[in-house]
Amino acid sequence: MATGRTHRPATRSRGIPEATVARLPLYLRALTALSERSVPTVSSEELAAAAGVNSAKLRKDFSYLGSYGTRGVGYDVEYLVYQISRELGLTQDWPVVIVGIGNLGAALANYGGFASRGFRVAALIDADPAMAGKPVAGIPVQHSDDLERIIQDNGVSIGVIATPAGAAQAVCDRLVAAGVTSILNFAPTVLSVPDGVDVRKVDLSIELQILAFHEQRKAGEEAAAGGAQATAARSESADQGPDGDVPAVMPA
Amino acid sequence: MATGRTHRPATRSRGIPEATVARLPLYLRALTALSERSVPTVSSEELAAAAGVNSAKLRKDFSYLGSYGTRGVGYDVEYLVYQISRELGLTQDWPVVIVGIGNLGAALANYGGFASRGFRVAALIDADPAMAGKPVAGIPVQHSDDLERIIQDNGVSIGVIATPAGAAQAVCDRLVAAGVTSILNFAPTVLSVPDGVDVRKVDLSIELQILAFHEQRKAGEEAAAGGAQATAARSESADQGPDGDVPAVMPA
DNA sequence: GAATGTGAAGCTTTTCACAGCG
DNA sequence: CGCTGTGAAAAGCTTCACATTC
Repeated sequence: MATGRTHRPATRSRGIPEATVARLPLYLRALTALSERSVPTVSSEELAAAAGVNSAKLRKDFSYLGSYGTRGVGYDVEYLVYQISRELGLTQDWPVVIVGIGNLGAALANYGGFASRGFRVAALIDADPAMAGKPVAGIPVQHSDDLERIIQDNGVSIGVIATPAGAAQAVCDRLVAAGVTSILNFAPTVLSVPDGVDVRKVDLSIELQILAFHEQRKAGEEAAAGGAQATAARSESADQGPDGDVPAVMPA
Repeated sequence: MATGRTHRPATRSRGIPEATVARLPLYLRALTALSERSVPTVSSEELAAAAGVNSAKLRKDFSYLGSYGTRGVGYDVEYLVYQISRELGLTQDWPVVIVGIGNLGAALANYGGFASRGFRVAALIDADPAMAGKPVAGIPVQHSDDLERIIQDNGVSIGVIATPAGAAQAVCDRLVAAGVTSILNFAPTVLSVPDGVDVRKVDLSIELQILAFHEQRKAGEEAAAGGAQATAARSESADQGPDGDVPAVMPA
């Protein structure tokens, strides 16, 4: 049974709609790529295409940040990179701990995109004493007995849970008690956290099930369409993960 | 430049709203747990708590599937498990290929939740000849030269991309050309696909950036609240990251 | 009495379309 | 003249609250 159930006021955060926040990282990635190619400015149309959204949405999103574009010209790439980074809080350093160094935990530790954008793997933690001291991605794994101390010593406020489902809630409780206020959960479980703590989950099997749903529908339609030539007229479309709904957060 | 841009009619699928589809796997997981404990029936209130949503939403969601509950009593667990499984298309077998057997690909191959719910890892594919033949999670890795043949021989319609970002679009194109119509993308890139192909993305760094945004906001509020005792009255709240949009990760 | 199923209300998000600025 | 910024309309999702059914 769950404890502190977590509802969600669902409101926008500091004026920026949650849906917009969820897209800022996407824009940032596209802008970073342009920046690396030394492209000086970009139009909403071009940037939207690169990020996989439509241009009206992008302009509306940017309008929540301020008026950073120039009419008739577009947006200054470097300037936007900076503004979005700042808005997302990426101009500061975020020490992160990863708990559960199995296959997935190791993959995460090795993930390059981690270090690149303000995030730093401050520690790897596992419950298996045999893992202790073994380096993964160049970082020695520490035993979970020391979890609280590690969190405090490193001033960690973001924790990643990559343990088996059965251990996730207990790990979560300890992380929260030690001061972590944001959790990225890879374990297939619903976590209970007190108010003030954010949880986001990444769940492979849920994603697959959603794909299966649509896949099944396609098959059904084909059959209904009468066997042959059903394919030509089809215009299903797809976009990168529907997104849309969002996460949590907000103050009273 | 993107090619076949992918918009998305965004409409509900066969009468069931997208947001509801995204929650069905959550309900299914909670129901499966109840089923294993031989609980015969459950109320919307209880099930909602277990799934981390509110009960009105859950009832509305179920209403799209039909009237499967009994007033005054609740829902029959076994029956609901079956109905949701069927709706999601999990009563059939879905052969899946994983392309890119690095850290992450291996983690995915070993992921148990995979096999459990109708999904079967039909093949592991990697571009590195040195990997060929090596078993991962008991399945021998095959070279990507054979990708098309593997897809066709196994009747695969769902592909998982766990390659580095640079290789993702090319892999995606080959998968689609070979007949795959649903793709789960872990590479941090926007994929272009023709209409009729679904893409969902899972992106670690995007999730972290969203957490950082909220984390930063909390810090700002605390300061604004005047240093001390700001914590007590706070009622932040959080719920399990809503899924919805998503995005990418990658191996070395 | 208890709990579902659902119209209707309220929000949020997306899209449209165009005025306004460089 | 091109492209941003944004009111206003449309679509979608969530929550309310209660009639309905067992």
